[in-house]
Amino acid sequence: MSSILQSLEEAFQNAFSDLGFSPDLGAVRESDRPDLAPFQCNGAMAAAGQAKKQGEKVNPRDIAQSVADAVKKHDAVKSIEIGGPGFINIAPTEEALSKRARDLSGSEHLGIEQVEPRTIVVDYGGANVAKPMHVGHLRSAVIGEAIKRLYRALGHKVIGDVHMGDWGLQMGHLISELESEEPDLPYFDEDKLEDFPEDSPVTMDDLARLYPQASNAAKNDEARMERSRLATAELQAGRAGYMALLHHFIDVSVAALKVGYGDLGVEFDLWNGEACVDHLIPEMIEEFRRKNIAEDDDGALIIRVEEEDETKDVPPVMLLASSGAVLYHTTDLATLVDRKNEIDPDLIIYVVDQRQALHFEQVFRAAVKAEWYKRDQLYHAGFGTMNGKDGKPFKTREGGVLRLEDLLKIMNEAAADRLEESGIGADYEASERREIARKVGLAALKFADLQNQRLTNYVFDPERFTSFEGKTGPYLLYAAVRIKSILRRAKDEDVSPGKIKISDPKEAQLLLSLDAFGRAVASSAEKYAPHILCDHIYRVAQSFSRFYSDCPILAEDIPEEVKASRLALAELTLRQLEKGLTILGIETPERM
RNA sequence: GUCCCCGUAGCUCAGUCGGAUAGAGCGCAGGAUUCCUAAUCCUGAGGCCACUGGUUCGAAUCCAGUCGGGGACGCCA
Repeated sequence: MSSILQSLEEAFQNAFSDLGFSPDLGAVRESDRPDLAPFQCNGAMAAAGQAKKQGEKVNPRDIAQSVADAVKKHDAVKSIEIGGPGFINIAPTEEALSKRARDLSGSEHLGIEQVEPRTIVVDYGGANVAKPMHVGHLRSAVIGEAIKRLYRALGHKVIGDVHMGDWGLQMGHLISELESEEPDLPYFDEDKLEDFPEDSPVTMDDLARLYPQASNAAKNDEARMERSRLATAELQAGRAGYMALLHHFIDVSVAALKVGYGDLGVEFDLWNGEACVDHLIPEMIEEFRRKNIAEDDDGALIIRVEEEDETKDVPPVMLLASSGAVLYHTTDLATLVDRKNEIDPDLIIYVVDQRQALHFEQVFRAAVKAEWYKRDQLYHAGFGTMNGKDGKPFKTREGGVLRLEDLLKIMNEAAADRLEESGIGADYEASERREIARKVGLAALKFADLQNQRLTNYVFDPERFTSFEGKTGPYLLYAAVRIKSILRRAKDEDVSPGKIKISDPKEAQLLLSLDAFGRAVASSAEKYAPHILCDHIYRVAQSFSRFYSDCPILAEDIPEEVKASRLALAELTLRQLEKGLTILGIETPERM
């Protein structure tokens, strides 16, 4: 089942090919001039350019005319006209639109073309043990979740891994700080090797307090820093009490993180962290040495990854610090080994802050050098920071970071207020109102984040985030909810969806929007760019709203077959909207 | 110093493997509700696409340079 655009494109490619040109020139796209026709093909100008290079002088309009003549008889073509220097404008027939609508209606995937499945790991979330989630964690979670679902929608096997930061100096900070406060805990007895208490000596709140306390103290106190370093080294050397503590820290943190990510509607298949791959490090280092990839340098063990003829400086990968400690590069590489062993993925996508681009470039090069992966199996999908109005990373008025749960609360309350204003939810149960407010608030938050191109830093403006009009998550939900309402009413009135027949221009416009779903999903995934799908869903919602105001469905004077057709079109729209929203990680309420 | 990202309407952002008249939302000015949810729809005003030069029939888009903003650059993660 191919889209209208695809079937037109096929005809154009054949036409160009038959004229002796490259079939690529037959690319059809949505028109820049929708006032002229919905689709256009610009290949004639390029073809004339090609011919000119070979010494032939041809008028692009003549080529366009030949192509148009060849394509004219295609049964999806209603009109075909040549404009300007050789643009070919194409309008499809109502029959083609109607048929496409019925095809989409009957298809499980709603136009998303299923592909040869690959195994893909999406590494996102990246929360740290012992640190509460804040707005800085939002983008990775929201974008990563969308990318994961995008690839699943295409038919791939996708594994989401939270990849927690739970290894390294931060653990040394926590251990030594806890020792300062409670030196008598059994974990600090060097001779004790087993039988540590099962219950954690600390809560999440304790951890959230201990970490900044230690980190600040160490900043200005070299001796304090040395204690953290020592604790880190001993932990990594496997000291029993410290390992037991580490597992408490991780358990306590994971429980809290599961709640936090759950509130965001983000789910991971793997809750692995850096500590999980620690045991692979000695052998990995041995392999690097054996392959003559790693070398000693100034007491540290490094891998040089700069390439010849490179203008930029790429510093080496640091495998071991001169203290012998394991670093960020090391655990990331060990994670790559682990994934190779356990999953053997075709592709790994890292959804991590763009500021870490160089880090990933280094790690990827080392992994390629070791011949574990090909370069195109590893991709860093970086993203820009969420800034305040001053252009600096967002801070609260007090200057601190905004906790994620507080942000969610703000969104929730704004949505609840809006619901109350509208007066619509007055007769709903309190629990349903709460649930609606939750979904609307979360939709606003996620859509506001996802609709930006990944790499741009964007301004987080609480006022704009909590306005629910225009190009926002709630606008999309509103369109979906209106359809649900119509469907409920149609059921009451015993009207059933029937055969779709496109006749009104607004119906045609809506169908043309729906036709583009498969393309939007594919290119969104290919470019790791959820904002492309956001744009598509928004256009569908917009087309539906126009259709809604122009084309009554259940009004008395509407003929039965038109009712049935429009109802089916509305239902199809709802299915696509909900599918798209689900991919973006947005839930739709029944009413709002 | 080297490298990366960004600069488009008053504001927030799309558009960048070259195509016709550069789009959207907010805001602003006006209009639509005897009719399926007005969190909606319609109309309008608003642009040296940072700047300079180049390539091209054609440049917001490609190339070179300049300016401005953000960021990264061996023992934190």
